Amino acid sequence: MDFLLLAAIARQPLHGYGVVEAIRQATGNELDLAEGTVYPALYRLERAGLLASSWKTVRGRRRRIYRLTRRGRTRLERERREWTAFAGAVEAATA
Amino acid sequence: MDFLLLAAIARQPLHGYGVVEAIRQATGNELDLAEGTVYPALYRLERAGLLASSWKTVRGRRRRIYRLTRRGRTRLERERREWTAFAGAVEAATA
DNA sequence: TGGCAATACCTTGCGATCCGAGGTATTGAA
DNA sequence: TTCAATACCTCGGATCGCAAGGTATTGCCA
Repeated sequence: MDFLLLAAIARQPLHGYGVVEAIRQATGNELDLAEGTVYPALYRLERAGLLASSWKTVRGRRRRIYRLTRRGRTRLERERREWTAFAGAVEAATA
Repeated sequence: MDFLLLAAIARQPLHGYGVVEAIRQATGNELDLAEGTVYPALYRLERAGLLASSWKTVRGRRRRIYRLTRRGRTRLERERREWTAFAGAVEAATA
């Protein structure tokens, strides 16, 4: 989950709702995260210093835009390595 | 998790402790499941009709040997499809 | 022979987490 | 004017993986 959120925001700064849409589109509806999942996860990542946020108003709607911090970028690389290792292990164990 | 357990037991009937070892070996220590994870999961899968078990004593130690039921085999195929779709989606969303 | 590692089973409780369901507010189209 | 879409948020339930604890046996080694 953290991996997905960090990766989406790494491409470009995004707000919560935008993250949900970006991931849904990138995966052709395969991954459709609930808002009740994403918002708390974003707070968690910000509290952990991996994301930073700022408010912005676009067409009368307020958005909280998230961007990666330096630590967030480092963590993203780690998440990617861990995902690769994990996915490889699952393949090996289930082949 | 279910996917890993079903896949391990599909290769050959196994007991709980053996499942832990099989997966650890297959993944070069990458996946090292806790017993507190595996045993309850096996009960769950048996209760769901995906596994069947029988007792056996080997060198003075009793083992509960699990094997896949027909439904378990069907479920395994489904789990494999779902894993493939999921892994592909993660790749797409994080590339 | 005494003790410890390995084998093998099991249960309990904590923490994390994902989601569904509900709530608020705005814009824009039908 | 009403409804879908956009956009935020919170709460509670259910699940789940694990650490930690427990029991019992075998077999090795000091």
